[in-house]
Amino acid sequence: MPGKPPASSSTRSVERALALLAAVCTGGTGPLVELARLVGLPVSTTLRLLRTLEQDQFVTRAEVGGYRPGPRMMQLGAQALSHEHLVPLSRPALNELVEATGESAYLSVTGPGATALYLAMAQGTHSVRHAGWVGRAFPLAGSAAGSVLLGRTPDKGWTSIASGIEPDVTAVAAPVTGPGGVAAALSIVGPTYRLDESAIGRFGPLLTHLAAGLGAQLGGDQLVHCSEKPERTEAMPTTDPAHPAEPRTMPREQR
Amino acid sequence: MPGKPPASSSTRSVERALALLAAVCTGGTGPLVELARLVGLPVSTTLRLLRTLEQDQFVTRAEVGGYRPGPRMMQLGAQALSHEHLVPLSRPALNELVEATGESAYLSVTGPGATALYLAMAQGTHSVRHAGWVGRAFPLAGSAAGSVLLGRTPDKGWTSIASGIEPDVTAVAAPVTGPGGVAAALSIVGPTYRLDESAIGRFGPLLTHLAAGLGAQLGGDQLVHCSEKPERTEAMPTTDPAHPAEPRTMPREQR
DNA sequence: AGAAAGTTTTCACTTGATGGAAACACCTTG
DNA sequence: CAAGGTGTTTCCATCAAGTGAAAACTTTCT
Repeated sequence: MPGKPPASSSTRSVERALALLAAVCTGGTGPLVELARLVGLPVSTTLRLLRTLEQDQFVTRAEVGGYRPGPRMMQLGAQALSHEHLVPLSRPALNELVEATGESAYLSVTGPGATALYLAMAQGTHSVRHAGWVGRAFPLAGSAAGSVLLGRTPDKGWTSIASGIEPDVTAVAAPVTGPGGVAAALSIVGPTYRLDESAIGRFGPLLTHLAAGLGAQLGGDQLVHCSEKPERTEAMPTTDPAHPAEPRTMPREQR
Repeated sequence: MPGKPPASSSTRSVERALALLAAVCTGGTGPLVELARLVGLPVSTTLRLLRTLEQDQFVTRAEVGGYRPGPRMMQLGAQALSHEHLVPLSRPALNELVEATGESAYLSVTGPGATALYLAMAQGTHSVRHAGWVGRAFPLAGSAAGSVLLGRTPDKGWTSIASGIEPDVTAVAAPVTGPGGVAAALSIVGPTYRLDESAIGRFGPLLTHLAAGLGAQLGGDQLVHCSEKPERTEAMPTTDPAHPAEPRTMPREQR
């Protein structure tokens, strides 16, 4: 996480607009006055800023329900995520974790502020399972994934936290180590009554193994030389727009 | 697409910042002067605006490579996409299309301006296949998906365009009709030498059938009453943060 | 070492952003 | 139906926030 830029070299109106954008995208959808209250701005200022966001389609406004995220946000968000090529790479590991453990599996990276962020997930197979979602932020402190993202992984290669941030939930996590250090965390999360010491002891090494496999694909493990990038899966963004895949003998046109 | 807000009720500095954000997210990653040239702003202005974006982690700046999308963009983008619950719903249909046709399959919605946007996709199984990606925008005009999104679906329920926007590529599309009309387009795209009249004639009705199934799940077909929402798949955003899924007997805490 | 290119800072200037208040529109209740 | 409450939009005097040219600084390349 690079140092913060100096606070004085900022632009207030942009800050305010970004705060509004964040509010709309994180569930604060609704009428104008509600958003103004949420963000703490005068209504006329809020309207003007939301108008600007709407003009460029970062938000849209419906007669019923008010403001919500616009197509531009989806486009740019998807393209930003596509820069994180870890997402498709993690798909097989996430699926395997669910198959082996039955619990919900997550790929997390460091998020805004002191948070971590789910970038990809696979739902557990049990009726009673942990329900997170892609894009969700959670505290680095006190979470298993947060711990490994902060570089606090014990020598055994994985860590677990029982009833940490929330009661009755246990998480097991292992770091995905890239060339620059810990790039992401691979974790499973489930109810504590299922993820007891015995289960944790079994799943921990599996997590470490799969995380290491992911890290190896990032070029993180110099002892294992990857001769070629693996084939992209069909999950989330398949091609990095900044570095499109080979045209595969045909022009890159779409319908 | 609602009417544009009045141009005079906008905020220039916000517009500029959003243009920079879009430039960074759509591949315009690089050093400061390059972004300034790209967007057509003075360097010092560009620096200040990018500093603001960086402060709130919409972009990050590396010593090598310059600016790129930040974690905030990924979080909000993912959450904005999660509002589009069509994405997970479309997963089975996309997979079935690939299985039946071997071609790349896409779910598209209306995007910014006169564009459409890939919201989800499944890659074709052939070595020579169409290569699009989630988040990619393409013109409504001249594309099969664009046609059906614009409401121009023939009575047969599907449409196709051969060598339209690009040579040697053919697309077949059918509309996903929701309560408010055409909500999305389901399409397959592949090389014209494979998608000839015969193949198109076979795949068109399949597309219409699957698109109708999707539309029915949106409550679009009032003749088919859905008694319950289908189970969410494990693809992209599984839970709408604004309307989280039932806690499934456990607190919604994450690691 | 010098030139070129990228980055950051400075500050006089002005205009763009602001927000309170009024006007307008819609909904609910007695 | 009228009054009250709430949400939305417009207006405009004000000033401070945003600007951008230029200088200073740093890094890279030949």
